[in-house]
Amino acid sequence: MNFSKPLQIGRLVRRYKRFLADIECEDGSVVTVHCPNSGSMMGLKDLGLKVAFSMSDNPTRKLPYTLEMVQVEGAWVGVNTQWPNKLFQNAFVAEKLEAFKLYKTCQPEVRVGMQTRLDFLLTTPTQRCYVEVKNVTLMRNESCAEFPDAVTLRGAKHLQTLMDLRDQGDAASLVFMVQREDCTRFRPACDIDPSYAKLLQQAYQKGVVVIAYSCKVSPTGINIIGELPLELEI
DNA sequence: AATGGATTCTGGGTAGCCGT
DNA sequence: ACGGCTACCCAGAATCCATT
Repeated sequence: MNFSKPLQIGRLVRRYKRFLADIECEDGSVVTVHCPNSGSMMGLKDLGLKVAFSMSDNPTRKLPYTLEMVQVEGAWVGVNTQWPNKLFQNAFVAEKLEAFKLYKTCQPEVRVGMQTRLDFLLTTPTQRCYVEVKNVTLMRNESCAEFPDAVTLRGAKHLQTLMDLRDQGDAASLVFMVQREDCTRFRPACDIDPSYAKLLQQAYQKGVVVIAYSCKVSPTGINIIGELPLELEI
C-alpha cells in the first residue's frame, strides 16, 4: 500500500508525552507532529534521526502532521501503529496470506468478553479464527526482529485471550508485523519481558498460530514481503 | 523526613457504538 | 448524518501512601 502523497523528510528533535514529536524540516523549521505510537520506541528516539512524516487532510486535527517512519542505519522503520492492521486486512482481502487462505470473511475490532477487543475475526461457514496483530519495530542485533520493546501487560492479556479461545475450539493467531526489511528472523525479547516470552511459547504449544511478516518500508509505501522464521525457544 | 512502591493521570487520533 | 462517548494504543510523569 502506497501513501497518497509523498512523505516529507526531517530530523527528529525530540519525542515526548507519548503522542508528540518535534521534527526539524528540511527548510530548518521545527514542527510538532502526532506520534501514532505510544510504545517505548526503543532505538527510534535518538536526536537527529532521519524521519518521514505525512500530512493529514482532516481539518479537525490539532496536529496535521503524522510521524510515519524513522531511519536507523539506512533502514526505514515504520512506527505508525495503524498500518499493521491495515496491511493485514488488505493482504487478507487480496488473498495474499497463505496461512489464512481458507477463511472467507474478515471482521475488524471484534469484542471478546466484556473488556477485550481483538483485531480480527476470520470466518468460514463453520470455523472461526481470532487474530491479534502486533507492530514490531525493534532490532538490536543480528538482523533479528524482537517484541516487545517494553514490558507489556496488555500483550500478555491478549495472549491469554487467544489461548482461551483456542481452548474453546476456535483457531487463534498472533501476527507480528515487522515494519522494517532489515530483519531475517523473529524472536521474543526475553530479557525485556521474560513472562511474555514464556506465555508466547506456551501459546504456540497450545496451537495459537504465530506468524511474523516482514515488510518493505519506504517513504513511498509499506508492503508485506514475506514470512520470517521464528525463534520462540527461551 | 526520606525512601520506595503503588496508583493515577496524561496525551492525540481513530474506530465503533449509541442516541438524536 | 451528526455529535458524544468509550476503548484502544500503554510509557512516563505525577501523586499518593506505607514503611523505615
